[in-house]
Amino acid sequence: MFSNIDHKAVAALLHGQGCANILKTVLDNCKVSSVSTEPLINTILDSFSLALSSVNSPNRQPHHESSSRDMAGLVPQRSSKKKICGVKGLEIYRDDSPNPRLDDGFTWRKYGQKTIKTSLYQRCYYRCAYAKDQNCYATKRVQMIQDSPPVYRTTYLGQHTCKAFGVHDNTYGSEMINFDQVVSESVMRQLATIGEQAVLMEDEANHIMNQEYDINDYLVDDEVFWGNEFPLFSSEDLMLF
DNA sequence: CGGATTTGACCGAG
DNA sequence: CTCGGTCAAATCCG
Repeated sequence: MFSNIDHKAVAALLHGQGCANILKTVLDNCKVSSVSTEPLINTILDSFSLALSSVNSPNRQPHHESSSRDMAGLVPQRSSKKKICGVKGLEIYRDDSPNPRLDDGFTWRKYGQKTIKTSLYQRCYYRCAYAKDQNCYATKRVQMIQDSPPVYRTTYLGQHTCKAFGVHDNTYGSEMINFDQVVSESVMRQLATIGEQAVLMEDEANHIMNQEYDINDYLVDDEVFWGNEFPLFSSEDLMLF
């Protein structure tokens, strides 16, 4: 059996393999002109980086050794991401993480910060950087809920209507939230792994969605993956380090 | 200098 | 009135 680290490394490698297969399909279909392959390439590279990090440095967060890109979306930082509720078409997700997501696939702009009475720490308010350009009204709130060690709660609100996500492809830990699709988190996360095609071209997305079924053969089950990473916590618990 | 962040003021809900 | 969320001017930073 694999050790915890080996399991992660294998998962990362297999994930990279799956993305490489997608990339191959894209290239075979001559979609290069209309679909950016860069996210896929980056995902593949990140997967290898994660795998190497897992092997070389089992006690460290892999992204600390990432050579080039922000691996926040790739490293296993996920703790509990909950869909809290869905009201009037607005679905709210919460992510309690030891580190706030610096790169969750979207570009955010901070527009406020408040001290919350019920909390010792301030809450930061972010909205999509393309709020005006593309009438994207997605927002998120990040609040530290514990200082030492730091734990942040990120709450996503609203619906991303911009086409900005996927530029920084987020693989395992993807926080890509597609608010108006009723799909499982695992599907959404895998959808994020295939980059921006899913948003840019619906038909293409459907095509790749079908391919994802094949990718599932390669991907390690999400809960198993994260469960191994954080075996002590259920999905309902806060992630405390 | 332009874009991003900070921070006090303002507003609406309860 | 209190509190959370947003606005917008001031400030910071590359």
